[in-house]
Amino acid sequence: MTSQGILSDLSTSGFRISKVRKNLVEYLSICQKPHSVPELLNSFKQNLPTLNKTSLYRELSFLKDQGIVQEIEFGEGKKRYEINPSHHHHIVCLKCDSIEDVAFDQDLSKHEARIEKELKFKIKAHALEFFGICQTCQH
Amino acid sequence: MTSQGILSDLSTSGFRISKVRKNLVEYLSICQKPHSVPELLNSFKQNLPTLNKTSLYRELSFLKDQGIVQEIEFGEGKKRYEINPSHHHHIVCLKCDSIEDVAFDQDLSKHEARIEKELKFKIKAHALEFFGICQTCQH
DNA sequence: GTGGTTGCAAAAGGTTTGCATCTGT
DNA sequence: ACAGATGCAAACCTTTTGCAACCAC
Repeated sequence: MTSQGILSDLSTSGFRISKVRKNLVEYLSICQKPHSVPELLNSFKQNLPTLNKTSLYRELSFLKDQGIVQEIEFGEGKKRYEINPSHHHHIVCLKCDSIEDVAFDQDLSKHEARIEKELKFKIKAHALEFFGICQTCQH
Repeated sequence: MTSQGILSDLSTSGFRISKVRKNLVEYLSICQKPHSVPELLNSFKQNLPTLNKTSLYRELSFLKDQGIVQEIEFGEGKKRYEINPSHHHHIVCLKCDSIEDVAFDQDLSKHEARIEKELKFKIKAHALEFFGICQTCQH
């Protein structure tokens, strides 16, 4: 879904399209990688100079409740936010903390079905992360 | 490897077997689930009443550097520590944050080989987490 | 106009650092 | 005896909360 689609859906549902909300949805839609709040604050320095971390946390929490963004962590001691995948397949460099998406075509849904049955869990999402050393950091 | 094995290996390598180190390795070996520092502090209240969080963080960092424990996060805003798996397969309840191990017999190593080749990454570990609602929280 | 949104200050957790004291070998 | 381990206080970083001012509808 495009950022315009997300925003008009929110509007239809009766939610306001505030400046922060609009900018955040558009930014996250373009940069598909997961971003931390400190990173986002820095990225918005030009467009929204007065933007406060509190507003960012609250807006991200709102978008998460709406199912628009998802939270993910990579062992850095802070959360990252990303638009709307129901699953995550990432690879993280243990040295420089850079993150890339991983193509992982294999379907995990049959495993989800088995696990739901075995553990009586209702599964909503999954995350698969690989950890290693990226090409740059190998030298 | 048993906690005794781990400790004698450390001793052979010239590292001291301090009271905190010994207790921590033994405790983590018995309780296989990943524990947070606040949890560990609480668990050691009886055995090590003067144990400080700083010592715990430093000891966990040491054990991590030695490849004896691994760090993992579940989106709670804090890290968890666990003895020595080269991979993690967990399921997390989104409501009560309870964590269970997941049997996932499928071998991911062939995928690791492919990803190493495609992305020029040297992969060291991986984590697969499922998120959902546990049996208790469904009621 | 009104209720949701924002910014600011402060607080709350988890984690790290500096430093003096203690302890395992 | 000495290097490493420990405890304490303070600092640091991310995240949350309270409250007054603001803005989208």
